[in-house]
Amino acid sequence: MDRQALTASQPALAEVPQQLRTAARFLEVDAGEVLRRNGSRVQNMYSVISGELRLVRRDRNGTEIILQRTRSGFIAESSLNSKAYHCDLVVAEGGVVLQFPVLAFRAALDQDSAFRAGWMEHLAREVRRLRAQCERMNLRSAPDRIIHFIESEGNDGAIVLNQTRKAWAAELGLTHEALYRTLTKLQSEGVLAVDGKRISLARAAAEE
Amino acid sequence: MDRQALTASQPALAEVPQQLRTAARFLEVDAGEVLRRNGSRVQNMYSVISGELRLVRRDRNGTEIILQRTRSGFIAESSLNSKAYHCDLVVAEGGVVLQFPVLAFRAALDQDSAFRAGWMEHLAREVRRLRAQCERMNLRSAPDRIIHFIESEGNDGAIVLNQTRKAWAAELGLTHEALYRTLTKLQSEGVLAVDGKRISLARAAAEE
DNA sequence: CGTACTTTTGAATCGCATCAAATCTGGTGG
DNA sequence: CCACCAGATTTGATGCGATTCAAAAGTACG
Repeated sequence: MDRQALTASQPALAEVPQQLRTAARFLEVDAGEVLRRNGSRVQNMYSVISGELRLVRRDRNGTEIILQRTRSGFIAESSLNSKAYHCDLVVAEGGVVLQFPVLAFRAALDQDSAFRAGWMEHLAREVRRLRAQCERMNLRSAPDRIIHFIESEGNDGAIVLNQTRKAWAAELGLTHEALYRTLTKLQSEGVLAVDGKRISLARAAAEE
Repeated sequence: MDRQALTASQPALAEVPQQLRTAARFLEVDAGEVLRRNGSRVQNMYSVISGELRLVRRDRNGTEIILQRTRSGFIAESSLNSKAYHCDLVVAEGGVVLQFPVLAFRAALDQDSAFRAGWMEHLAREVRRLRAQCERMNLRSAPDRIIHFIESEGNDGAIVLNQTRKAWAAELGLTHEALYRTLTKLQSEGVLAVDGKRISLARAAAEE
C-alpha cells in the first residue's frame, strides 16, 4: 500500500490538508519503542495507522496506568498546545504511525476550517469517552463495570475484544483474576454470552 | 457589578469576541434548577459566573454521578457539536450563569482565532483533568486517592475545599464514612495536616 | 521442544461499603 | 435569643467482594 492510499484509508485523516500531509512522515515502529517520554518537549503529533500506541503513566506504587489506547487515529491530542509531555507514549504493538510536526499541525488547524472542525469534534469525543470511563470507575462492583463497558463501548450490547482479557481487566480497573471469575459467573447466570473474543449481553440484562 | 465588569472578571471570557457577548444572556439561577435534561436538544452553551453547575448522570442503581463540576467558566463543552445532551445540567448552588446560543458560539469560534485558541486550550485542559481523574479512580485505597487528589488538583501540596467533605467523598469515589476515617488516620500518622477547609500534605509525603 | 504469557481455579486476607446511631453545625422562624 | 430542623460530621460493628498470593493448565511463538 502506498502512502497516498494509506492516508486516504484513515477516516481521521481524510480531512488532513494537503500541506500538512506533505509535512508528515511515516514511521515503522516496533513494540516497546517509546516515542515520547514524560517531561520531553512536545515536537510531534502522532496518528496510528496500524499497531497500537498507548499513553501511560506510572503511579507512586509503580503500577502502570493506561490513559489512552489507540489503534487508529490520533493519540495524546491534548498535548498539542503543551510545552512538555506528562506521560510516556509507547508502542504496544508494532505498526505504522504518522508523525506530524506540531508547528505545521497548528498552522493547518488555524488555516483549514474543515480540518479544524474535525479536530474539535475529535477532542469532544475524547472528552465524552473519558467521562464514560470515569463513570465506570465509580461503579464499585466487577459485574457493573463489565456491563457498563459493554453498554458504552460496544455496539448493540456486544463487544469484540481487541486485546487480552488481562489487559481488559487493567482497563476496567480490576485484577485479571476478578475479571475471569466474574465473567464465568455472569455467564453461568445467563447475563452474558462469551464466545472467544466476542462478549455480548443477554437480552434481559440489556433491556432492564 | 454591571455586565461589562462581570464579563471582564471571568478569565475564560476575556477572549469572547464582542459579537458573541452581545448574543449572550445573563441568567440568575437557583439551586435545584435543571438547565438541560438528558436527551434534550443542545441549544445553548453555559458559562458559570457565580454559584455552581454540575453535569450529572444516574447509573442503573440510581446513584448520582458527577461528571463535571464548575464554579467558574464553561461547562459541558463537549456538547457544542452534539445534537442532544447525554447528561443533566443542574444548578448545585444558585448564582449567575452566561448563556450563549450554540449557533453564535460556533460562528465565533470559526471567525475569531484568539477565541478559538482559548477554546481549544480549554478542551485540552478538560481532557487532562479527566485523565487525572481516571488515574485517581484506578487507585484502590482511600489514602492513595486522597493524596493523589491533593497532588493533582491542589497547589503546592495543599487544597482548600470549596465543598463539603461529603461531596468531596463522592468526587473521590468513596463513601463519606471512609473519607472521614481516612482523613483522621492520615492526620494522626502525620501524613496530612487538616485545618478546616484547608488540607495539606506533610512534607515527607510530598517529596516521596 | 521450550519459554513466556495468558487463562483458570483455590484459599486467605484486608479494606471499603453498609447499616446504625450519636453529635455537631448552620440556618430558620418564632 | 432560643428552639428546632436538616444536613454534615463522627464513631462503631458487620459483612461482602475484590485483592493478594499461589499454583496449575492452556496457548502462542520461535
